[in-house]
Amino acid sequence: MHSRAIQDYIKVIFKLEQGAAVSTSVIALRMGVSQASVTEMVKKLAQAGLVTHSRYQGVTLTGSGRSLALEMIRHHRLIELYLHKALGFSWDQVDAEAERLEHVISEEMEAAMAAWLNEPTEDPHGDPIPSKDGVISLIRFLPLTGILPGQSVRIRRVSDSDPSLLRYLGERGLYPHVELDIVSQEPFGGPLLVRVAGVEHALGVGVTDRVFVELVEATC
Amino acid sequence: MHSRAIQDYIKVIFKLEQGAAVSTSVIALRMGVSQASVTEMVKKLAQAGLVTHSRYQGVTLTGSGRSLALEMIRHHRLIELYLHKALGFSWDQVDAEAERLEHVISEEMEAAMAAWLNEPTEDPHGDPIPSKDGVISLIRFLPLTGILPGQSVRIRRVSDSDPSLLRYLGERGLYPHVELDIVSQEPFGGPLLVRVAGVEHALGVGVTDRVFVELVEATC
DNA sequence: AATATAATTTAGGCATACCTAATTTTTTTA
DNA sequence: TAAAAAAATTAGGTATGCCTAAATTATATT
Repeated sequence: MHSRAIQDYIKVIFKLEQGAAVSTSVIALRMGVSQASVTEMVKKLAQAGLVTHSRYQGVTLTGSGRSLALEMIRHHRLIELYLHKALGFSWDQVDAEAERLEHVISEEMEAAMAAWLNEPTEDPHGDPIPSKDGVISLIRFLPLTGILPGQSVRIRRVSDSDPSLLRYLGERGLYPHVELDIVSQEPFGGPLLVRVAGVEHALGVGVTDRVFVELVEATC
Repeated sequence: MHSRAIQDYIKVIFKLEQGAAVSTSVIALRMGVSQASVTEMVKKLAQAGLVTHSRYQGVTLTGSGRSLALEMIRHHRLIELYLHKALGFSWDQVDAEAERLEHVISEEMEAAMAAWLNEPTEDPHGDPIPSKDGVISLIRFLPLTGILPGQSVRIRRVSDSDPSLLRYLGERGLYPHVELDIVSQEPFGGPLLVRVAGVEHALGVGVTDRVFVELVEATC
């Protein structure tokens, strides 16, 4: 079994990898550790066959590295959804709890939660839950920033990195699968006016950059 | 926050402490580590104010050591019961899972599980669950070994240390709160014959030593 | 193309939690 | 009570995962 530190590194590398190799400095930034620590750990990851690495050239996950990452992400997102649905956690609380639990749950617990949740494919923030055999939806949704007035959209995903943003959105009913009408866009970096269930909200760019949507066909 | 190792040592010391101080060799045996490791760790525990220790004289928990032990035991037993009731784990599976989860759950998760379970006081094996403020039932039940034929008893607690024993008991419906009639005791270390729901079972001493009961008033 | 800057790696340390082997202290027994 | 046995501790080591400071390699600038 890989250590908790290894699991965390692999998860971070997976999330940073977009086709290209990931630099050690970016990993250091995301992990909150020194670059020297990353260099050292990357050697261990390469030794364990989880990444490929040549000096000064960045890191790429191998097949087994990718599998491990997807397993951890499946754990994390299943736990988030389970805590929300079964134990009444609010969606801004689930990430921190899942971060610790994901490293210790057994296959049996994973299976029991997945069964209780009816084999779900999406966590409370709209992020896809990989299947047991490592298949994950890679659909990219549009940032709410940039959607034009007059259009109708459906929220599909929300950044889960800031609990206070999640509380802000929750108080306004802005959850995945909720539909919005874009009313107007104030100029000079001003807010986006949206209407949800007849109520208007003025959303700053710090919000609209972190909310991802799909377009809805106009209902004539 | 105390390390996982510290939490494990404190829990073991709590369970070994019966009025008297606990020797480092007994701790070593139960933890599965060398005596030297225990001596070293005991110094750390004393430094942290969790135990008192004078060289060659064994270890005693302090007030805060006892509190920590009870908190971990509460976590462990709540998790066991939750896994059993909410996720359908069998009672021989819950201990191993709880052993890892007990170190990482938050106060919120503890509270949510306790609320879902309606503030329970007993885990699936009949062990008492300490309250949030550290109150624990210390009732001692009688080993089934030694109960005389003709008597009726109620199972109240079963040793949770051996999953195969738990499966054996489960297959025969021998759970806490189930009532038994003691039919006979075969001599020369022979089995104890008991009747449960009209069915007779012959239980060896390896079973009866690990099942604890209370006497039931004969229903005339 | 040479140099300045930035990224990466190496070197040397630290804390935790474990180990074995040797020593010290306590307890038991002859 | 003195020697033998058992228990506990100390001494010195290991692996993991982190650190800072120094050196190396790659990239950008003039």
